[in-house]
Amino acid sequence: MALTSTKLTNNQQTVLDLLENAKEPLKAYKILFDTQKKGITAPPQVYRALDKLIEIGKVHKIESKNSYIACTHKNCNSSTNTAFLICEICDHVSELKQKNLPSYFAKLSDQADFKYAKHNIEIYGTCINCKSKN
Amino acid sequence: MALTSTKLTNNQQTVLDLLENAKEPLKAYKILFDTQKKGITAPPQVYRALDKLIEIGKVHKIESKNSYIACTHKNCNSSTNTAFLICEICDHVSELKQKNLPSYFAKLSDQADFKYAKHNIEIYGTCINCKSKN
DNA sequence: TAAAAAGTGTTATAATATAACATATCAAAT
DNA sequence: ATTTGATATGTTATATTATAACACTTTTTA
Repeated sequence: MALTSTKLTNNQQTVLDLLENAKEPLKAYKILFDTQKKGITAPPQVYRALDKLIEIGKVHKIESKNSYIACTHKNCNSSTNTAFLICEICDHVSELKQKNLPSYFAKLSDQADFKYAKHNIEIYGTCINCKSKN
Repeated sequence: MALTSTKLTNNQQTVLDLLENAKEPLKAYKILFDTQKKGITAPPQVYRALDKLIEIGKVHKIESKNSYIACTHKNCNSSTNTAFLICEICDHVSELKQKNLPSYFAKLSDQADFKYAKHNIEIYGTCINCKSKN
């Protein structure tokens, strides 16, 4: 049950492979469509694989876009401490890895009488590629 | 077109009234059900009202819960700078108003070559009520 | 190697959200 | 005051996102 070194099943690996090769976050039904050749033929297969991958931190959900993205941090294994930079022009998403965010928010939460457990941050703006095109 | 002092229509006011009196964020179809007596009878009426209320900053969407909440800040009129404390036990949501969050994230974004525009932060944990019950 | 846990394939359906269109209301500028 | 353009409405239909339920299989572990 360790978070590390979980061996993936076929469906899980298929979905993860697809996400890791994607330039942008993918929607569940896009994943379904793109993995039919690999034997994934119905929504529950996709959602189950995603659930597991999210649980072990290999995939994150971009809540505001109902989309899924592979974690870019090797062995980060975190599903509880995410921060994304989402380009409003090209939809590219990168992950901000700022080690002290949890303690920052724990402190802010504390000031509001709230016991911090985890966070999800979605930042919108313009990525460097799209910036330079203007 | 000013963000301030926009006069609300009947449907918008009906939806806002409901949200302002709710203890927790409400889902769209809950809003639909609860406003039928007021003449709101189909989903588009709810979503249109929500869209407008969000646009003028009177309502926020809790993305990870597909739920909607009235803004607790008088005349804050912001739909671009939100931070929520979400209780994992009772689902209560409060809004964190930390004036310097935009500049904090603008700075972090900048370090990642990303031009910050706006953000949405969802922090999960335990509210003071649920904390004290344990 | 039996039992428990996790995953699979499948069908059906629930939950969330938008398209499209004809009509109505409102705001403001002539 | 009246046209005009923008915004909102009511309505039907449908698209999109996600889960329930169940019989079965595979993997893990004690």
